Parts: sequence; C-alpha cells; structure tokens
Amino acid sequence: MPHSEWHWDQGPIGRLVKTGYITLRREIEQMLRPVGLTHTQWSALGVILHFPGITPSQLEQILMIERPSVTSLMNGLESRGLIVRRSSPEDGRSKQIFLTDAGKKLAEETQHFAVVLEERVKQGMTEDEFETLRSLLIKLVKIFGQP
Amino acid sequence: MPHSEWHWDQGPIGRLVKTGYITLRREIEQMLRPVGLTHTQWSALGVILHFPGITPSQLEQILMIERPSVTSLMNGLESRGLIVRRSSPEDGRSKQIFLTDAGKKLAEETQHFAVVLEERVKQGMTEDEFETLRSLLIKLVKIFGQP
DNA sequence: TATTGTTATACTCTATAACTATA
DNA sequence: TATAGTTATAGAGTATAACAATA
Repeated sequence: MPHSEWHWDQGPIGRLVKTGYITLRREIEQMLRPVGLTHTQWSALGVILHFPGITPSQLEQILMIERPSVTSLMNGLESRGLIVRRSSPEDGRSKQIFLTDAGKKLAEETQHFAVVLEERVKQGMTEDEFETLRSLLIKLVKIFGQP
Repeated sequence: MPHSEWHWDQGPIGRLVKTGYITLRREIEQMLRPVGLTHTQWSALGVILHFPGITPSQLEQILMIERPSVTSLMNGLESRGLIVRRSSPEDGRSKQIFLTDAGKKLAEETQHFAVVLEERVKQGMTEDEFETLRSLLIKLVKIFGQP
C-alpha cells in the first residue's frame, strides 16, 4: 500500500460496526463448527426455542431477512431434521414452526455460546462501559427506524 | 408468539451488534441500488480508491475475508470493468489492483455515502455519545484480537 | 383485495482444498 | 519451503418476481 497505511480503527462508523459484527460472528462460528451450524441457523434455532410455534412472517421481522429467505433457512433446518412446520389451526394461511427433539437438544446445547461471548466482552471492559455500549447501539438502531 | 413477546433491544450483545450492522447495511444498499453495487463491492472500491496498487493479500486483511473470497470479489469488479490487475514489478507472485476510469468515477461518486450515513447517526446522538460509541466498538474488537 | 407462505431464479459472499508460479 | 494468487467446488444467505391458498 504505497504512501499510506491502513488503520482498521479509523474510518466511518459503518465500517467499525461491520468490523465488530465480523469479529463476533467469527468467534461464534468457531464455537459452532463442531456441531455444523452456521451462525444464522443458530440464531434461528434460538428464536424458535424461545418462541415455539412462531410463524415465518414473525421470524422475518426478528431475523431481519425477507420472507423467501426465511423459507430457505427453514428448508435447511427441516432437511436436517431440526424443525417441523405445521399448519396453524387458527389461520389456514399460517404455518407454525416447532423444534424437533434433535433440534431442541442442539438449540439447548448451543444457546449458551451467546453468554460465553458476552462474558468475554464483559471481562474486557467495565460494567459501565458495557451498558453504555448496549444503550448506544440501541440508540443507533432507533435512529434508522426500528421502533 | 404465544405467551411472550419479542423485544429486539434485549438479548445478548452479539445480536445487538448484528442488528446495528444489518440496519446500516440496508441503508447503504438502498443508496447503492441505483448504481448496482453491493455494499461489499462498494467497500472494496473505496479501499482501492484510497490504496491504488493494493494487493489481494492486503485486501484480505482489510476486508476481513479469505483470499479466494477476494479473488471472487475482484473477478466481479473486473468483469464489470471497474478494476484491473497488473503483475507487481517487484514481486512476480504479487498482483496489484487499480481502478479503471469507470471504477474511479463510480468510487468517487459513491464514497460520500459513508459520510451521509455517519451524519445521520451524528444527528441522532450527541458528539460525546458518538465518540463513546466509536471507542467502545474499537475496544470490543480489540478484546478479540484485532491489534 | 390483502396476507401468508412457497417456488423459481439468480447472484453475492464466503469458505476449504488443491493447484501454479515465484521467492 | 514459504508465499501469492487462482481454480474448483460447494453451500449459505439473500433478494425480486410470480404464484397458490386463505382470509
């Protein structure tokens, strides 16, 4: 790189957030490698574990991906035998998503990875800094509309 | 979602960072739609604009993606006529990447999107909060190794 | 008409492993 | 041997547009 150098910690806020995201994602994916889940699949399993019977349209909002992407993601989990879809008894258009026994087991075994990561973060900064980071990230997101 | 509700602003720090990342990425991609660039391509163009003659191995570190991913990314930009690769005169193994005229034009036209986004963030929080967010994100990344 | 979900289709991003060329 | 880059291959993630079924 002629004449100047790269400093990862400079540059706009968007790049800094992305760097933070990639850093944390890589940590999680390293933990997930032995069980063969991607971080997106792992997130989805965690949500379904908390909200059994959730619908694709609800997942769409939580995971912040489009509807067909939810279908694709669920297809992957279904073909691995981790989830099942059932028609909703209340609304014939809706489908409800449940974890299978295998899915529940895997979700329960891996959900603490989020806590492990969070603990490592907490060890690197004060409680006060940690809470400030949380609240400023929330503030950042709210600027662009998330209610 | 029976019996409980989803609160996007709760949950672990990892999810919050990801929410922030997706939020900003969507804003940028909306701005990029008219010119037909993805946010990753746009990032790469911006880096090459700042560091003409950069090598794939250097891009690998900056963009935080693997070497073959760099090749793939550069192939896409090359086939659109936005960059060219030349062999390094100093090291026969190395290749240097330069923007074409069209690539330079596109890069220059779109680089201010990062500033636009940053300005919107700055309007939603105090200068102090903004700097704190920056420094805490840097601190977060450093916990996991980025020097 | 509006909503829910899926299909069809396509492209980007990413990664691992193996290869070539150069140092 | 080590490094730089590419190719081959594959899978995930994402999106848009069009469609079917239900409300």
